[in-house]
Amino acid sequence: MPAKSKDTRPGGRSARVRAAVHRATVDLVQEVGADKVTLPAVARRAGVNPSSVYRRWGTTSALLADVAAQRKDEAAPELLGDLRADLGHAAVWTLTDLSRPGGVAFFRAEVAPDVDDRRAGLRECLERVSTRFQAALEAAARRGEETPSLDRVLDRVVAPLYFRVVFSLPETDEEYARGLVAELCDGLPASGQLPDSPRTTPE
Amino acid sequence: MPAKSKDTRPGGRSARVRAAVHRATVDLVQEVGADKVTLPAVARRAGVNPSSVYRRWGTTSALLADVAAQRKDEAAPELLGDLRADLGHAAVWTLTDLSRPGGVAFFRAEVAPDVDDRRAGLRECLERVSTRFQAALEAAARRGEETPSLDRVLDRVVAPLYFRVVFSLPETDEEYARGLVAELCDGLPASGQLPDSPRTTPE
DNA sequence: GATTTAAAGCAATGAACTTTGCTTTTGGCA
DNA sequence: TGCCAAAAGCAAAGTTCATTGCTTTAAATC
Repeated sequence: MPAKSKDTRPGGRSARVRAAVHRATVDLVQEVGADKVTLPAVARRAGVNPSSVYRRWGTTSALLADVAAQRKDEAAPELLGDLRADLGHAAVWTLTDLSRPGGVAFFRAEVAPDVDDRRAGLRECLERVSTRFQAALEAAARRGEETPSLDRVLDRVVAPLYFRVVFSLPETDEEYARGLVAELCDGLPASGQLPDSPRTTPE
Repeated sequence: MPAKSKDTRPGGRSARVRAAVHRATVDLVQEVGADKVTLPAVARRAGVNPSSVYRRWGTTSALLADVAAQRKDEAAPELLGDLRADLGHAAVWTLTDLSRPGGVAFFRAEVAPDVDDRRAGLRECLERVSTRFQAALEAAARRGEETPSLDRVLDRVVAPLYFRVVFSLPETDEEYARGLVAELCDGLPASGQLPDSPRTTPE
């Protein structure tokens, strides 16, 4: 709700151009990598005049951030009423989001747009990720269950996923994501056995 | 030891140029951000002819990776003979490395040099980080102690550090790094209390 | 010291990327 | 329907990046 990007004239051609540019951006990021995406290239691909792109977005970072930001308005997670299941769900969602072609690229784009927006981009991106987990935690808390802090979830679940995707570590899959959650939850009450802890060595 | 960058003519002017370019690179990364560093800019800053820079490094990614790679040949960690202390040492070192100006940028540069070298860059970078921890683990293993796997160290210590630095989460300091190690080690033998687990919420 | 030659400097060139003033289209609204 | 202004298109500059052939400097070796 805060900044609604006061777009006068949201319909018609304007919207078409916006959509075409967004699509072209996603495509190009997948094809050549976010580093090599340029505004003229996007414009060509979208069948739009470069100056239009420059006037609206200005820089590739801004464009990438815009595209990334829009993606967040997608599925709302339905909560199952079981903390472990809900966290697992969020973890898998996060992993999927990061793993898809260009996923990390968009993640990074949100993190590193122009210096001014950098802080804002960081926070927004983190919040996006956090939201899913926060919802699960709050629901559990409302049920009176003992829950880990969000911070703990970030350290124990999100950070490893992010790290493993960035470094393309093998076997970073759904099972692994759920395993991280399980391990976190098992450590909650008192102790608990470590469920067949992670495997894989870097090589 | 593997690739020693077969430099014929490592001394004199050549070395001076190399040093000047490296210094200029570090400076520029800090000042304008790694995204906006260009070879001509580096050359100007270094007082060197652009073509020299192009001929030697070719691309900014290569240059950044080279600068980053050189940084790794610094302190060798002396092992104290105590797993927790050694891992803590490595964790703090990692945190320091990431936290210094441009730290994350250089880290990324190693991870994402030009697409071809990507895989190689990934592995090398990961190995660089891993080495410190691996040494501590192996020393402990030789003493017959029970040790976590390297993989586990990556998930529980390195990943959170990396994540928190990238997102500029507050209170990501030495104490925190040591806390991660402590928590990992405490979970080792059987159970163990969680040492006043992590604090801080994203906001 | 003289020789060799790797690497730096120079300069011209081409190819993007950006920017900008102006014109044209067209969505929003009375 | 007709007005108005926002946004798109067009085109011409202006910048900056990147490449390359040639010349000059100065390490390294004998």
